Amino acid sequence: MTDVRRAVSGSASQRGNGDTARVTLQDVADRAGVSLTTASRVLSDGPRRVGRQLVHRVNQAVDELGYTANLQARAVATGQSNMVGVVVHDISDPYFSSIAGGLIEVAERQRLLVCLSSTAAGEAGERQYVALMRAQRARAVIVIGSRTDDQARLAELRGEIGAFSRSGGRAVCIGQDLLGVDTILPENAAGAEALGRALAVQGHRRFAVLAGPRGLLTARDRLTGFLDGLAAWSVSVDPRCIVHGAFSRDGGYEAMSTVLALGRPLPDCVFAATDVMAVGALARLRAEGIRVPDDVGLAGFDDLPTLRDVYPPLTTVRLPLGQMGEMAARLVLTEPSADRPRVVPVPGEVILRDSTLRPPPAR
Amino acid sequence: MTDVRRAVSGSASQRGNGDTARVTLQDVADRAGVSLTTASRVLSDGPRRVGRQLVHRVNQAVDELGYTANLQARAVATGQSNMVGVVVHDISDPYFSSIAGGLIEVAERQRLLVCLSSTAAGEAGERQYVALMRAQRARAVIVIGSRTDDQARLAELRGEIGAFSRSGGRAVCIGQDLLGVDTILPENAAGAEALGRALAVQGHRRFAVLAGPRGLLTARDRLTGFLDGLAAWSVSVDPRCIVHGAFSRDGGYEAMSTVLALGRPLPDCVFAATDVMAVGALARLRAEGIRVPDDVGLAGFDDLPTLRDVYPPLTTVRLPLGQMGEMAARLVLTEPSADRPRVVPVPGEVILRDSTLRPPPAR
DNA sequence: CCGATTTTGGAAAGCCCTTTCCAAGATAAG
DNA sequence: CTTATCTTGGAAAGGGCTTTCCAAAATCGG
Repeated sequence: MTDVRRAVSGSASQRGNGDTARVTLQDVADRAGVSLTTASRVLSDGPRRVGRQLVHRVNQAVDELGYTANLQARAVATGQSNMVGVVVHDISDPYFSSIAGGLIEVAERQRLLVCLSSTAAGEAGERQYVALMRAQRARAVIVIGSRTDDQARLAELRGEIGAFSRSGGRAVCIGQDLLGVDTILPENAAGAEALGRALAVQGHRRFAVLAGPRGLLTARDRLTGFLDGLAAWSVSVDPRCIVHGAFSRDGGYEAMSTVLALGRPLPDCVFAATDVMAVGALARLRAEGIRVPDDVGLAGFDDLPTLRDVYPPLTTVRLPLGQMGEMAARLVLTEPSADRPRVVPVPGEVILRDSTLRPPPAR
Repeated sequence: MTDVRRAVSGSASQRGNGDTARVTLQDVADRAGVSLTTASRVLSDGPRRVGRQLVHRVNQAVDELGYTANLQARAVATGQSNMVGVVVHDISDPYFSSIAGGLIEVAERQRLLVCLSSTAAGEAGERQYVALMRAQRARAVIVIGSRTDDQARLAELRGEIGAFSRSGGRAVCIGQDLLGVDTILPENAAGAEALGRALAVQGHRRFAVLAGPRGLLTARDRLTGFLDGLAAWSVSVDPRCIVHGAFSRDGGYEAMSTVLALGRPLPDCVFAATDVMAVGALARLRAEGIRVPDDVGLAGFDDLPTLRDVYPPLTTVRLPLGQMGEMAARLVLTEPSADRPRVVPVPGEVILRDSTLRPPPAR
């Protein structure tokens, strides 16, 4: 009966050069005149050695047939996969693509297969993807991006990640340390606080904040951190000048509009929770003929490489995005510590540039 | 003997809530008191129906055990996978991440598993990845990015893609139509030509071109297209003013430096082969105190969303990046035409903005 | 109430590999 | 020339799922 199978497969591969489909290891073994076992040993070169003769014959058969091992089958047989799932909110957002870049570079060097999901924010989509990764028996999953304040969803996501871990997968997070797994933790609050202080030192006093979406913890961390930083200099912010909006160019544009609608006088300085928002705000200000930094200062957060050349150069808080991705990849590759998840804090570095330069005390 | 297996698996899952690992369909079947077959039928709900009773019992068992089907095993059994591989040159480059964004959005909606490789350009890396996808028995592979003039590598890549196709996978390309597969073809030459004409119409006469890497066909297409467009107005470009450089911010910066080193007079207008290069060039010009567009005009190509707000707004050629990704994804999902590969040309739209505004004829 | 259909459940063969476990040949030691 | 020790190749039992093929049970018309 096995013969039947051989015959079938064999004939399939003998359809000639027109059809490389479905060449199996058995075909290779037949062609080389060795047993399936031997062929397997040659290809997955384990500890057992096979005689030179046969090795050569097998390799030759492989070439002639254009055989490629079926990695899925191998994964099933060995119970190991080398797939790692990566979840980001939006891959076309430079924040995430920068992180993904570093991540993928390291992962590929380690011969990991990176699968990417770009699930418009929300723990629901993330949960689904983690579930998918569990079904794929992925080796690891890396969840990137801010958590929200939706406790129920968070619990679900944690549950799914728990199941994933229990089934033998590694989980790593880049963002708030809320998932109970190894985490690369950007210090949003501390970075924003430092920025707040720095701006206060520069002499700014009246601030507006374009704060990102309500409920998004990264937005919240940056806002409260910023306010704390200002508070250290006894500067407070008019609540009406704290405007929420999407973490996007348009979000920044609109939030800036809202601030402008508050009327004069303009704030001394506007803090946008991300560089991307800052760029939107900048566009809005320009449309109004308001000069930066002469009429109003503007600061962002992230220091996206793509936006380092906007004019005027943006004051911001630098996050080593690419490196954070690399770190996450490495975390996946090293053994988890037995007791508790590792948390790697990543400090942000305040970078003062022209966009917040105080106008000369002329007036 | 089957009993042995059952017993083993069973005990595994009975390790209790501490270990969800390795719950197999057999475990579910046992727990529900049905046969493996029935359990399978319930879960993969094919055409055959199972009685309400048993369906319920099985689902209950699934929940209790926290079972998730092993998709790898399923793929092996059915011979079908829903993985699609995507190869880009650099995912952190907004050009690629924009395309990937559109692509992933459509693909995920179709429940495809997207695997991404960010192989610093070069057909070699691409070939490897296509080979990997063949080994994974991926459903499709999408190769994104410019081809080079390296004939040997190209042939190898074609060969690999051929093998992939023959083994039943679909292949799609975004870039030059050189792979013999369905292709989304950005009309680089035509777009650049139109841009050249438009700039000539605006009155620019002395040009410099920051042309991207030698050997990269997209760079070449854009250059020759641009020159053709100028030629239509009998404008020619001093060969020394055609400078090659990487498709990157720094590449643009350096290329611009080279142009500046040529000494005065400055060209009327500089064409950078990509927006990203244009931004680098802009930074270089600014560093020199040269104003755009007053002292020199500057145009890019791509119209990257991320860079729409640079100042001054860049004249460029818009490519619907996101849509191109979507189209590629859809091409993967539709049946290939039997006779010859489909080629979908994507025209670029010239967008004139301030960066190439001719200074008033004041002088 | 009986033969003819239609459900519905299960045994077993496959999918394509890997990995014991065994046995036969080759080599070393005595 | 034995006996003990490696090498080296193969049969067969998995790994976790799908699916064909059968048979038992349930439904139906007359």
